[in-house]
Amino acid sequence: MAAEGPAGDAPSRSKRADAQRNRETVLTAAAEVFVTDGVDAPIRRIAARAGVGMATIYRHFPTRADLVTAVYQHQIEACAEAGPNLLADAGSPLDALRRWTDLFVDFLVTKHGLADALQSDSDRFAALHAYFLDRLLPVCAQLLDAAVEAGEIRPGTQPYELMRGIGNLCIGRDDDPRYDPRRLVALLLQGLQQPPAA
Amino acid sequence: MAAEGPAGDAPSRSKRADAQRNRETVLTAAAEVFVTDGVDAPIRRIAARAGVGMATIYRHFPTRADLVTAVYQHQIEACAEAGPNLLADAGSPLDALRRWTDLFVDFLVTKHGLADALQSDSDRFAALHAYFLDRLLPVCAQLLDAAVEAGEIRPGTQPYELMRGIGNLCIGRDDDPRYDPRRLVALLLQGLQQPPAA
DNA sequence: AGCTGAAACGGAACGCTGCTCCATTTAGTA
DNA sequence: TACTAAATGGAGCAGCGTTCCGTTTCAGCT
Repeated sequence: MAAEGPAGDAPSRSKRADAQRNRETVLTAAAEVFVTDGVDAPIRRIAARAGVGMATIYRHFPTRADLVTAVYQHQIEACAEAGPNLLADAGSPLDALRRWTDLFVDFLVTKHGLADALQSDSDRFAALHAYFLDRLLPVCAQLLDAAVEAGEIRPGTQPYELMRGIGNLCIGRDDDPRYDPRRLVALLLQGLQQPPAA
Repeated sequence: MAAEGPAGDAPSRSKRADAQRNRETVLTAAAEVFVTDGVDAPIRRIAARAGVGMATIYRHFPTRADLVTAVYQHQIEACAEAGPNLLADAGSPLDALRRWTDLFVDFLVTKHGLADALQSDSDRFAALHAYFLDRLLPVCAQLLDAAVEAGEIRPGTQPYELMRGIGNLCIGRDDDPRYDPRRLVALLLQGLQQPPAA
């Protein structure tokens, strides 16, 4: 699937300059609309904001997942690159894992509806899910392995399961003072420190 | 809000027998459709299945949440009643809490899209969320308190946060062999056993 | 510069859904 | 049986995703 990078990865592919410009215009508009209306915002609204027709958006980004991916690509990338750095800088692998999950959670909760989209029942966002996995799963696995290696957490936890668990905990309205995803993610990591249950 | 029970609680309120019958017919049809199409199934489809008009459904169940609530009411009730029983029967409060969350998770994962709906970004399901909370939060709080009292888990965890965390972990496609909500919920409960982090 | 083929475009159009409104039917009663 | 109000059904409206096609615009060539 990601033979040459995710959708929207190759802006140099197109011949015409207007197409390039429109692609950027759409990305900017989408980013703005996502902030206020979430990643589920109507395509019409994004098109209106960008001053283009809907078909233009569909041509550049065949699925909504492609658009969302393109908008957040840089931040996903930054999160991926932060993994090895944290492993080098932090006091211990577990500490690095904690800080990395903090970054990941921060990213998810500040993007309205992104976590929801990632685990969406429908597969409208399948490509987005896939991109997150492609990019972040190896990082998470590396951190997890390092922490196991150091004897800080028990072995046996699958990176996919942990990542999806963290993602799931970030789902929902982010303005509820009674619920802080960070606390529960911290609890989850605490659980990893326990020796295997009898 | 729940002055005299949740929506659809008082089947004896109506005068006419045909209305009673239709209410049951709709509930049966909805239950069937929910199994195959999830709780987001189009009202039209449920109406067609029940052999009634859409307005009939909307009159009996003003919001989708009311319909879903009515369909699952008995099972929610059973889950609520199981709490005190487990506390009496199980070996320890923590054991009771574990078994109860198992029941809760089983309930959620076997109802297609129910967990998703509970934390839905939109508030189409606000009433459902409220009903779950009204009915199950006290039970969860009781189990949690008992476990704290027994010194089996650390204090400070809010029942709401725990319940929502568990609910969140149950969100998403239930046919993915790589992800088992039960394992992550178990991890969360493990985390509760740890002494407070330094 | 002017021409031309193709790429890119915009928005109308279609299908599906949630929800409402109202003319019609029907149950219970006098 | 006739009456009245509850109950009904489905047409109708609005919003959204997605496609389709006539039109516009670009880039290279003469």
